[in-house]
Amino acid sequence: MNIGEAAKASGVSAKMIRYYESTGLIPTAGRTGSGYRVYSDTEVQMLRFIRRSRDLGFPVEKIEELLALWRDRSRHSADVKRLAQEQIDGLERKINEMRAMKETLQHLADACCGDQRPDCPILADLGSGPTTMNGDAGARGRQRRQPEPHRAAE
Amino acid sequence: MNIGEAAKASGVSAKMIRYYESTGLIPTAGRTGSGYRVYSDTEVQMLRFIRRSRDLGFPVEKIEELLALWRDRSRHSADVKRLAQEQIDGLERKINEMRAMKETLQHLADACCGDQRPDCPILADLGSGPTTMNGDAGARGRQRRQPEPHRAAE
DNA sequence: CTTGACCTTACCATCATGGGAAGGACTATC
DNA sequence: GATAGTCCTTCCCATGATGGTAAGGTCAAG
Repeated sequence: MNIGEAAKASGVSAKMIRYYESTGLIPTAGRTGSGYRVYSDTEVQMLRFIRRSRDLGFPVEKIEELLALWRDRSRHSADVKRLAQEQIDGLERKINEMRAMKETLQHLADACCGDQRPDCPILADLGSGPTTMNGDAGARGRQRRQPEPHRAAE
Repeated sequence: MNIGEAAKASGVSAKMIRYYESTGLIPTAGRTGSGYRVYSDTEVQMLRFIRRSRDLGFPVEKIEELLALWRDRSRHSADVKRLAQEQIDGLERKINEMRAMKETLQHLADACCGDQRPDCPILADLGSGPTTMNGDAGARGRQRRQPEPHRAAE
């Protein structure tokens, strides 16, 4: 099977198949006399595995681990489950971040009348301090650098 | 104010301030005789605007539009609201994608006993076809390609 | 004058993916 | 056998926003 056919069969683009090979995620494919890459069913199955893992959001780095477990017939399913759980947790974290953004924006947008007038709480918020904070604006003073005796946080 | 102070005051790293300048998101800063960039309160305020917009997930491209509206005293708040709504919708879309991934993974992980045995529904799922597809594998024969009577594109 | 903190530019890396160019390989058709 | 068309090959570039590093100039204080 040529790379194009393997791509169609696996859902991974030819470009990415070559890339995965170059990074060592998949072993170097066999070649015909003229240099064309050749793929077997087994290799296509591995590509499908990769594709599916990507669809679930796994970074290639993690897919490397998943593939290793996949091939390892004496694996512990606990290791697989751990990887999955980490991925779930990562997704959860990102979802929460985005939900927070969305909610903030939603509040702002709800408060914006959205007509021809220029007054806009969205811009007002963006233009104000971080998180509608204190009037600390006065602190960004004129002089260049205070001695700054100690600075724990940042 | 030096770039380092502007960075601290705005929450945007010096690196990013230079980057934003290079891409034209912000105007070229003034310079001292020796070439140091100088920032006024107004410019720091703009940087804070950018920072806050980034925190809400706006891509720099959209921030350009937001900044333009911010500066335009005859803007229509409807335009701002539209940008915000687009951002909300984009966030919503990504959240849904990730939620779908997470749920799929959660189902798989729930079905995985996670012990020392190798049997694992997670790997089983990843290793199977895309949503348990056809056994089309037989089609990848030796011949290169069917006539494929017509294909407009490309 | 030395030290150290700061600034400058310029380049490289990320992460996964696509685009394109230049050229070889293969198949079908004339 | 020549030609056309589609495939393959490698190599380079771009993305988006950010960080890192290196080599060198500047500034303030000791």
